[in-house]
Amino acid sequence: MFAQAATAHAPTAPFRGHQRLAEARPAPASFSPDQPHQIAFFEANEEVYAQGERANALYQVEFGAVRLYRLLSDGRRQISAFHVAGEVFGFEADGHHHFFAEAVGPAGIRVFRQPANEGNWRQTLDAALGALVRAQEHLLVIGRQNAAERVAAFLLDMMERQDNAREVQLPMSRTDIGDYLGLTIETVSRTFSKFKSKGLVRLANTRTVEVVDEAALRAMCA
Amino acid sequence: MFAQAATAHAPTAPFRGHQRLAEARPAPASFSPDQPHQIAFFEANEEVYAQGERANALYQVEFGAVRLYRLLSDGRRQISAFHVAGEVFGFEADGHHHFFAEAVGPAGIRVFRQPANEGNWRQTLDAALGALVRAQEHLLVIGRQNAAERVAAFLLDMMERQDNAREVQLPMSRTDIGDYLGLTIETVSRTFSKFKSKGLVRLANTRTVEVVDEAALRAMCA
DNA sequence: CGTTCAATTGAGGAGAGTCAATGAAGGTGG
DNA sequence: CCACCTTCATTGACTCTCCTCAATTGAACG
Repeated sequence: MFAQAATAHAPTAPFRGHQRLAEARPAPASFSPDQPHQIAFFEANEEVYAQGERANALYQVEFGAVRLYRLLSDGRRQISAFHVAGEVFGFEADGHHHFFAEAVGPAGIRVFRQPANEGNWRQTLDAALGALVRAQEHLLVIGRQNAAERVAAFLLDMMERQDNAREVQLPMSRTDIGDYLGLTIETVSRTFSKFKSKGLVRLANTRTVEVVDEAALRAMCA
Repeated sequence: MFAQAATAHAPTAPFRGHQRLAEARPAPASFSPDQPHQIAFFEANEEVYAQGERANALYQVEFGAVRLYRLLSDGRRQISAFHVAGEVFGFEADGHHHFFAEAVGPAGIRVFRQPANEGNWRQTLDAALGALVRAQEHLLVIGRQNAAERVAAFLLDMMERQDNAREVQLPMSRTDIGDYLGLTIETVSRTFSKFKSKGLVRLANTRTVEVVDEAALRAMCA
C-alpha cells in the first residue's frame, strides 16, 4: 500500500506485574509534587501504560528512555515523543491515555499517583505546555522537512538533551527513529550513511554518533 | 529542493491596531475565567500574535477560525492546528509564543489577559491537554498516512467540529489545508477530485463539502 | 466584461518506499 | 572458545506516490 510505511507493530505483550517497585528517593527539582510516590523499573520494550487505559498517574523518567506512540489498525506506528531522564509524561485528557508508553531500554520511572491539584498545577501545566510545544514543533519537521533535514533535526535534538556532548548516545533502534521521524528504517540508515560519507558525523557504533560538523547539521534544518 | 514543498509564506504584514475592541459579553461555558476580558475582531489573514512575541493572554474563538503555524526559513509552512468557535488557543511555554496565529477569515476572538491562576488552572490545563492530544494525533496522520487518508481524516475532523452535519463548511483555502496536512495544494485538490469521482463526497462549491459516504471515509483512516 | 486570484488538471521527475540480499553484533550452548 | 542462531543495520535495485512546473478553468468583483 506504500502509505508512509512504518514497520508493523503489535503492542508488546503486557508485562505488568514484572516490574519491581522501590522505595522513593527525594524527587528531582524539576518535578516534585507533595505526595507519596515510588520508582518502577521496566525492562526493554516493557509497557508503561496502554492506549485506552484509565489514567491515574504522572510519570517521570529517572534513567533510560521512554517512547510514546500510537498505532494504525494495519500496524503502522508513529512515535510522538521520546522521553529521557528528568522528563515528565503520561498526561491524559478525559481520564484516559490516548497513547502507548513503553520503555525503550531498561528504564527507571518515578510514578506520581496523585493527579494535578491545587499544590502542583503550575508544575503540571508547565510540563504539559512544554510537551505541547515539542509536539507542534515536531509537526513542522514531519510535515515539511525531507529525510536529511529530519534526521539532522533529530540528532541535534538528541545532542541538546545530552548536554551538547559531541558523542551522542542513541538509546533507540533505527526502527524507532524511523517511526519517530515518519521514515522507514532503510531511509534512516541511508541518511546516516550519507552524513557519514560527507563527514558530518562519525558512527562509533550503531548507537553512538559523533557529531563532527554541527554547523552543517544546523544549517540543514534552517 | 523537493523537500515536502509547501507554498512559500511570509508572515502577513502586521495589522495590529486595526482590530476594534468590543465590550465583553458573558463568556461561554467552555472557558470563563473570572476576569475582565474583551472581544477583538480580526479580518481575514490578520495576525493575532507572532512567533517570539511575549505571551500575556489566552484567546477563545468566538466566531470564524484561526490557524496556528510555524515557518521554515525558506518559507515552508506547517499549520499545526485550526481553531474554530469555542476553542481556546495561545498557550505558551517560557512566556513566549512559539507559533504564529492568524485569522483564517473574519473572526471574533475573546481575549483573556490574565494568565493561569489558582482560580482557572483546571480549565487552562484541560484546554492545554486537549491541544496536546490533538497535536500528537495529528502527528500520526502526517507521519504515517498517505494523501487520501490525510484528507479523509481532515474532512471527518471538520465534520465532527460542525455537529456532524453532512454539509461541511471549510473556512480555509486549499493552501491552508495542504499546509495543515503536509501536502501541496495540487495533491489536496486531486484528492478531493478523486473522492468526488468515487462518490464519497460532493462539492457544492470550493468551500462546501457534502459527505456522501462517511463510512468509506472512516474506513480509510483506520 | 475584463481582471485577479484560487482551484483544477496534466505531464514528467525526484524522493522515499518496497523488496531482497548481505553484513555486523550479541547471546546461547556445546 | 567457537559455532550457530537471531536480530538489527546496511546497501542495492526497482517502484510508486507525491512534488514540480505549467496550462486551464472557475469564481468573485469592480
